[in-house]
Amino acid sequence: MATQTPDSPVAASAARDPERTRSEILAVATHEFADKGFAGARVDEIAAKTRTTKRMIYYYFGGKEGLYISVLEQAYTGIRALEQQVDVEHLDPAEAIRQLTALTFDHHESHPDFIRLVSIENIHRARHIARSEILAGLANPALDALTRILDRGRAAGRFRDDVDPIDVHMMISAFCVFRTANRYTFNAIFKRDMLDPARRDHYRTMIGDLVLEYLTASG
Amino acid sequence: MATQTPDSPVAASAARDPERTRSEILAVATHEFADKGFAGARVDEIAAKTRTTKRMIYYYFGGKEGLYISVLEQAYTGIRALEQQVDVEHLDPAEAIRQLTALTFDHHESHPDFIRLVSIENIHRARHIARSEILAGLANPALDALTRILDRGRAAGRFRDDVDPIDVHMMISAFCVFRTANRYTFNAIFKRDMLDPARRDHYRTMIGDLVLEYLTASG
DNA sequence: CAATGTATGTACTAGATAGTTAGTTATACT
DNA sequence: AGTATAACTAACTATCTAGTACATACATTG
Repeated sequence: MATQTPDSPVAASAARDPERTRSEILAVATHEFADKGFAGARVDEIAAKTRTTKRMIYYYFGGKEGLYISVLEQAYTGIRALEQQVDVEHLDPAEAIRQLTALTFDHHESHPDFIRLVSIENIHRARHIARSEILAGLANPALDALTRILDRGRAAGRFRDDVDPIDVHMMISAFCVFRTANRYTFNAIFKRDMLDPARRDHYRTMIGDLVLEYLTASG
Repeated sequence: MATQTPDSPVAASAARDPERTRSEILAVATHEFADKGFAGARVDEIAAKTRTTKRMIYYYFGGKEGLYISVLEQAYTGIRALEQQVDVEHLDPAEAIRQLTALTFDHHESHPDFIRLVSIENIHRARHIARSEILAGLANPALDALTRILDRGRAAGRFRDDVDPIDVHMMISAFCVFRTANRYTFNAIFKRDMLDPARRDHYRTMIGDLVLEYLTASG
């Protein structure tokens, strides 16, 4: 009785839910590609981990590469939506930099799959990102925020004036990405887990100090 | 006449040169793995690009994974040999930091294959490095040099004293690795090639400033 | 120079893998 | 109710790929 009421309005549930099918494939694929890379991931395995079949991957995404590109698109846009929430406009410039840095730090730490996808896409020389219309012109809200903060800091004579927003963003990213992306080889060689919770605050402060000392130096 | 003199002492040349066969396979494999990752690289293609056959890969390296591990071992030990050449002992500590930073910068820039192999190995969670006896206890000479420099700088009251050599090494690596490893996605999104020769000096100075400002700050 | 092990090449195979064919079932619309 | 279409399934296939069996040439050494 409780099985399949055809007219039940919400509980079309299990069968026939294109939205769910699509998003479930994407979610599983995100994890699989992040875990094993594009060549290492297996279409059959992705399908097996969903409640649908391989055919649906081809139905919705065209193929392995189409699926991978969709994964990248979703990951990047999801991240950007999160970054939109930066609200550091009315803070003291130095404090704003500190918060933006901490935000990037937290963000990268809590999205290892995204960091891994970025690494993987760099191995592919960003070939797929280039092919995606969505990702081609994807601005970075964190960069906009940063630009305004730097302008204010410079106007107030607090920051050095030979500073470029993209460069500052690069410094912050470099540190935060390295900590997550190179965790394993770094630990293998230096016997130090950069993601050890005991060292989290230390590194979180460190990257803030690093950037601020540079910005407030004479230049 | 010039073909195959069996007693010619050096020119056993083309045929029968195990040393050359082995090293040629390694060289080609290094490039292929760095280019396409472990799963993406093809044993047949590696073999085709050497003057020998696939059979020799299995003869000398046991299999694809054995070959990959050998590639990592060779790459890491080659790099370490280069790092040994750091001679910054008798310099002013600040100047020594600058030189060490520049050395890392130059090094990473001129060894993209190595950087790619490191990225790839991180995707594999350093599984293969862990399995290699050679790489397990591979110290980092750059780190030793750094430790002594920091000690001297601290003793002279020039560097902050809450500083840890591994952390400083991490800062330097983060920047230099990021610049090479994330070149493609960074360029795709920010339209800036971090390896543009026109910006090389700028970044080379920047990482030196960054580290030194941090080290000489109050702490 | 015989013999023994090292080095090398050719041809093959079993299994994996991306992608497809040919359909069936549910749902929305008229 | 009838029908068009979107969503879905199961089974199949061509090809690729890591790895191997087998045969053989070369070199070293007693």
